[in-house]
Amino acid sequence: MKPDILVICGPTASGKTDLAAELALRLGGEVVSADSMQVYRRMDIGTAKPTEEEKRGVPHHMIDVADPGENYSVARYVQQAVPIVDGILARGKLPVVAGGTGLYIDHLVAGRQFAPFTPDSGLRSELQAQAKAEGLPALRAQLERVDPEAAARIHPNDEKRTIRALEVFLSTGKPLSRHDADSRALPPRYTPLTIALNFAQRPDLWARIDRRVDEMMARGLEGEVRALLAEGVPPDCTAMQAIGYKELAAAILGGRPAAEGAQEVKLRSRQYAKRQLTWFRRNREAHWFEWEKIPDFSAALSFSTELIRDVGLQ
RNA sequence: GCCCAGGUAGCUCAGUUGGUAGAGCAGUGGACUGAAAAUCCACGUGUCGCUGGUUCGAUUCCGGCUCUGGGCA
Repeated sequence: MKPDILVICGPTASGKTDLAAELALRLGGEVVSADSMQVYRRMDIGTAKPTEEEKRGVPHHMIDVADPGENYSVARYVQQAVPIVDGILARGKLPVVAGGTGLYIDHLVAGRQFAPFTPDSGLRSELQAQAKAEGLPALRAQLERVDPEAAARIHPNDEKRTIRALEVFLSTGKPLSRHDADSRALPPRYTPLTIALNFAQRPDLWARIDRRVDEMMARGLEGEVRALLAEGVPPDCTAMQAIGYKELAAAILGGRPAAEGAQEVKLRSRQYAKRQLTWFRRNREAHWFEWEKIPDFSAALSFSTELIRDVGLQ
C-alpha cells in the first residue's frame, strides 16, 4: 500500500520540529502537530512550540486549539485532526504529522474508534472517590465481574485504566474489551511513512534536553507558569501536568527557587523521553534515523527524501 | 599536631552479635484504545577506603595508613 502521509516522531528534543518544517517546505506539505500539550494556548515556551521562524512559512495545525483549563483528550484530537489531514490531502498537499505523543499519532492514523459516549466527569470522580474510600481492589473486583477480559489485561495497580474501563461499561453497557476488539477490526485511516528520530547515545539526548530546559528558563518559562496560575488555571488540570509546568508550579507554590524546579524538569524530561522511545520502538514500520552527538539536519534530509522517493510518497 | 564522626551499588544511606550485603533515588527494559508530558509493571555483585593481625573464615573485631567532614590547638 502506497503511503499517503509522512509521520515524524521521536523523543522530546530529538529535532522533530525542525525536520518536519524543513521537509514540508521542500515537499509542499503542511505540518500537523501530534503533541498533547502544544494544543494548549499560552503554553508556548515549556511545550517548545515552533516559533514563526521555525515554521519556515509552512502552515502548522493542531497547535493552540484549546485553553489550558479545558480537558483535552485523544478523542478530541482525532476529531479535530482528521478533517485537517483530509483537507491537506484534498488540496493535493502532503500532511506531515509530527510530534511526540505516540497515542495521538497512532489513533490518528489507525482509524480506531472510541467508545460512543462523552466522558462524564461526575462518574469519573465518583469512581475515584470510591477507589479512595474502598480501595482499588474493590473497583478491580467490580471490573472483573463486568469485563473480565479488560481486567486480565489491566494491571491491578493501574488505577487510571481500571477506572476508565469501568467508566466505559457503566456509560455504554458494553465492555471496553469489546469496544477495543471491534475498533481493531476497522481498516487504518491512513498509510504512513514513519521516520523516527533519536540519538545513538542516550547521554547525548540528555545533554540536549538539559540545554533546552536551560534555554526555556532563559526565555521566561517561570513567567509563563506564573501567568497561567494568575489567570486561574487549576494546578491539577491536565495542562498543568505538562513537564516544565508541573515542576515550576510546585516550586512557585511551595516557595522554592525556580532553579530547583528546573532541575526536576530536566530529570522528568529524561524519563519521559525514555517512555516515548518505548512507545515508538514498538512500531516495526518506523525508519529510524540516529544522530551522532548532535543533530545533522542535512544528513537527515537526504535520508528522508531518499525514503520518500523510494516509497513514492511524492 | 591532637580529639571526634565517617569512608558500603552512579547518589543518599541501612546492615552483617564474624559465614562476602540491602533500601530509596537514579538508570535500563516493558506495557499502553476518550487524563498519555499521564498511568502502570519488571530488573539490585558492589575490590563493603588501603594494609597488616586475630580467626577455619573479616566488610564486620584489633593495629597502622589514607581520605572526607566537624571540633580543639
